[in-house]
Amino acid sequence: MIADQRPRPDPRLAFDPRALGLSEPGRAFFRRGTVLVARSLVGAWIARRWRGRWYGGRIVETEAYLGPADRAAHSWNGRRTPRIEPMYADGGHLYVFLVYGMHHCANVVTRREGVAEAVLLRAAEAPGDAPARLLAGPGKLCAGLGISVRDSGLDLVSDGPVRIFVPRRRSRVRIGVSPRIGIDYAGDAKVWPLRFFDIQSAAVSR
DNA sequence: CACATGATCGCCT
DNA sequence: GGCGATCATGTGG
Repeated sequence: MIADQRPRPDPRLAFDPRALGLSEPGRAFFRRGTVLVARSLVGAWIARRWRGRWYGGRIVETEAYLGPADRAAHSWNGRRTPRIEPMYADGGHLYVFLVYGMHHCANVVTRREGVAEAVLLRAAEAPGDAPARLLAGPGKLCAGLGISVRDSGLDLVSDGPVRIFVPRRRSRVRIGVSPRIGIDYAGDAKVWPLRFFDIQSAAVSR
């Protein structure tokens, strides 16, 4: 018997993608423009498979990070280090980093291999009877699902343990736009309108 | 409700 | 050696 190498997700996040009419987008979905992907991911689902079951939530808040010209992005000024390396992967990969020594942040990599842009997943709505704000915040989203830096670099498109699902029918989500959170150091980029959120959701940070 | 603070550590300078 | 794409808790108005 081999022990699980990764933490158990919060059991209240269990859900069934098929029952909800969700499907998986292909590589092309993630290779599109980063702002478009960020908007498209509002209303999509982030999910993790653990012991054959799916755990996750409906994404309600995202931020686009635009690469070398974006002072708020880790890839600003062409920076390329082992930690950041997954940002340079092909669209549809996962980039996870640690902030403040204790919280993890999950990002969906966009564009093509070599172009270091990504979408930060800031908040999701927990399914079913789970507390609405269980995944409200990037750190809480990762904690709830049990996602950590060990998952950085995973391919979201192939048959892996972390995946993205989208509604088959285009959802009618009213999307709000604002500057990004927590990047006061980013100069002119700090006011860029790159945060997208579901206006109706109670899980969006305020 | 609006701040202010502490926790905690890998990464880059 | 400084600091951050955060969060929970505490204080005071």
